[in-house]
Amino acid sequence: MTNASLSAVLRLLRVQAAIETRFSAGLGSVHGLGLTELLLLMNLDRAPLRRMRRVDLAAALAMSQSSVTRMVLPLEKIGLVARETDQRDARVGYVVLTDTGRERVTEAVATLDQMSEALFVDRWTGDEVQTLADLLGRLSSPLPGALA
Amino acid sequence: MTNASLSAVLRLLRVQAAIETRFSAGLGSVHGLGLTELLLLMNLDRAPLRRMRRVDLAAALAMSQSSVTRMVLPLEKIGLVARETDQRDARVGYVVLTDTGRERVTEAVATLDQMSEALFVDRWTGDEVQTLADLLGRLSSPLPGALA
DNA sequence: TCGGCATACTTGCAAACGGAAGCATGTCGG
DNA sequence: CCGACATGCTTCCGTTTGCAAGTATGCCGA
Repeated sequence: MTNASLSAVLRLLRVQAAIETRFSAGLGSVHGLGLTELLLLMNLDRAPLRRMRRVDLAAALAMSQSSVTRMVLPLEKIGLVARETDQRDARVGYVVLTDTGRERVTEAVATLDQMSEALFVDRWTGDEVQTLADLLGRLSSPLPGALA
Repeated sequence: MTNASLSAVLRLLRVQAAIETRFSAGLGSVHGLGLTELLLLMNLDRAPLRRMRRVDLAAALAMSQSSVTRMVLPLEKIGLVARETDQRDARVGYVVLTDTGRERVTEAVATLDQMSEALFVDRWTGDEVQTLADLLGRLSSPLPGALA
């Protein structure tokens, strides 16, 4: 009643916590990927040349650079991403999605897709889901580096 | 275009990450409270007798019981909450909001309120914010234990 | 009544994270 | 040219978190 802004924020925080728990469990058991790892790979997949600098990845994921550095290590070891240097600037280290990585992303995104739709089955119309997506998009756009 | 559900989830995850970073910093510097700590105290504040069992707190916050146990310890040391036992069931340990705690919650919620509204200033109408709150509410209601 | 199961909480351990410091590299003004 | 600052990444350290095991207590059917 009093404050819709506060209410929206509180609900958003709560929904996210529940989604993260559920989705991480689902993705981990099926594809051996954490939710944040998948988000990272998804960002790479839609980037030009399927590669990104670590700084930009951090911004796109709204996380710290150090986390990106650490998260990439295991992904590199299992061959989903590779390291690439920039000829012009020796400071930057690109993270590139490998072909194997692309396959895994495609598979995992399918699962993510199904889990997402499962959240809205029953009691939701297509328009309502679309409205929610639009509103959240407007909320995220003023923030740095977005994904979808 | 293709899948509004997936898009909504992706955007929600991103918005939450940004909000958590920003709000935690704001709350921490002003009130010395983390965002999750404040959410815990807010739940207590609106509970009957301003007290809750740890299990219910965990469910309401969508986090594990062990996290609640540990998060309560510092809050107890600085006197914002107190420990209370149940006469009928020696297993349960209530977490009670103290008077000091109530004051801190009131102050911190005011800050949280301002930060929430700041997210929507410019480019948002009151109806749009309300719609977002409603949709998120429907998304969180099927999940266990909600707050606002 | 009592043995087994469920519930509430705590603790040990490992994983994930952010911030600050450190290092290498690039840029720019004098 | 070069000193000072900026940028990109990595590493160290402390914090937060979940899971699983452990403990204590309550419940219930044979």
